[in-house]
Formats: sequence, C-alpha cells, structure tokens
Amino acid sequence: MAESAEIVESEESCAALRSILSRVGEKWAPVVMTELVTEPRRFNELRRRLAPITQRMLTATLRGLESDGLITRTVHPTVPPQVEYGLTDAGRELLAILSGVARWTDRHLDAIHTARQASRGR
Amino acid sequence: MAESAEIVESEESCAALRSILSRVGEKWAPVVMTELVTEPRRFNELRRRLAPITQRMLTATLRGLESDGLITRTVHPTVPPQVEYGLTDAGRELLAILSGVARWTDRHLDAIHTARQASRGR
DNA sequence: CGGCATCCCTTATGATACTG
DNA sequence: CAGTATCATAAGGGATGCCG
Repeated sequence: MAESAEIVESEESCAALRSILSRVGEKWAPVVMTELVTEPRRFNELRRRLAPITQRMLTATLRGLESDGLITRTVHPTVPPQVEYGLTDAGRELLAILSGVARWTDRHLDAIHTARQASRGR
Repeated sequence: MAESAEIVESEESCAALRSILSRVGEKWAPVVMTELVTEPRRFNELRRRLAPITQRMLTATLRGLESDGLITRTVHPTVPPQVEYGLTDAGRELLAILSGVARWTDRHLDAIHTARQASRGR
C-alpha cells in the first residue's frame, strides 16, 4: 500500500482491470464509446458513422460494452423498433481516462514509431 | 478541437491509440509492466514472479511492449547470458495512466458485476 | 539462462445472407 | 430498423520439447 506505483490492490481488482483493459482494447470499442459521448445514438446511426464496421461487430461491441456497464441499451417499443445506445456515467468517466491515454499516445507518437522500426529491423 | 470530449485528433493518432489500448489489453501486459516499475528484472525472475505465465507468453509480451517503446531489453554479453528488462520513461507514464483505470475499476466494481449479472440473465 | 519451434484450442474479426 | 445465423480467417494463448 505504501508503494505509490502499485496498480493492483486485490485479486478481484486485478481480474476486473484486465477485463476492462481488454474490453476497451477491442477494435471498435473506443470509437463506439466516443460516438456516444455527445448524445445517445441508434444502431444504424452508429453503423453509418462508424463505417466500414460490420453489423456483426457493432452488435458484438455494443453487447460487450453494455455487459460491463459502460453503455445503456434502451428499446422503444415502436414499429419499426427503435433502440438507443448511450454512455453511462461510469462509461463517461472511463472515456475521460482513455482520453488521457490518447494524449499520452500523441505525445509519444515518434517514440512508438521509432521502437516499431527498430523491432522490424530484427 | 473545440469539442472537449473529443478523444482523437487525427487518423494516425486514432490508429496509434487503438494499437496501444489493444497492447495493454493483452493478458499479461499490465502485470509485466507493473513488475518492472520498481526496478529492472531478468527473464526468469519475471517468469517466477508472474507464474503461471508460460515462457512463450512472457517472451511474446516482452517483445510486444518493447516494440511499442514501453520497455527496454538489455543484453549483457556474459556467460550464461543475462538479459534485463526495464520500463522506459514513456512506459512509466503510461503505467501511471493505467493506474487511473485501476482506480476507476475499483470504484465501479459493483456496477461492473451488476451489469454482467444482468447480461448473463438474457 | 533465455529463449525458439511446434502443435493445438479458443477467441476476435470479417463477409454474407436471412429475419421479426 | 435492428438485429441473428452461418461460414471462414486470423490472431491470442497454452503445453511441450529442443537449443546456443
């Protein structure tokens, strides 16, 4: 506990952290969350905005994010059906943290490219 | 740019962000980085501390982190060979951000579990 | 000591077609 | 509109054995 660099406090935290990191590490998860940051959106609206995502992957990504409590899925019982997806407060908080990763990435773009060049050289 | 919630600034940033998120989303990447936070460590030292990780996955994880410039690999030309792995400054910064994700995870453990229960029920 | 090569299973992603 | 079903490929991950 005295170790400031300590990331994980318990077994459960560690497992949860890993699952969340792999969740947001999924190919479409970050952009889907970003699409929902200003307002809730409907399935085909997301599909259009995130083209060339496939229906299958959009569904899978949404289900995954929902199962971790990062987004909500609201079905309006109309004809035709209308489904809205929106960020939860938790999801919004996490997205803010991810924007920190984005800033880190921008700061280190050069270092990342350099490291990749070097590793390709071997 | 005026949009404070905007995560990504360019195509390149977006691709880099995705690759970094999927990198740290790999099964062993976060714990490997955590092991290196206090001091550099050698291959079998990591292997012991991270048991039951396999040699294959430890190698793959280290290579991946190295190729993104998050850790360094230093070979001391001794007999037997001695290889030390250490965090780069960039890696250390990223780890600090990830600890923010860890704190988020701890704050939302209940919400995560609740959401998962609900999604299992369907 | 610090790997790499091989086999094998699971999961992620994509393409396409069909449906309540 | 908002999906599901099916098929196919690739990448992640584990077990085991060999090597400079």
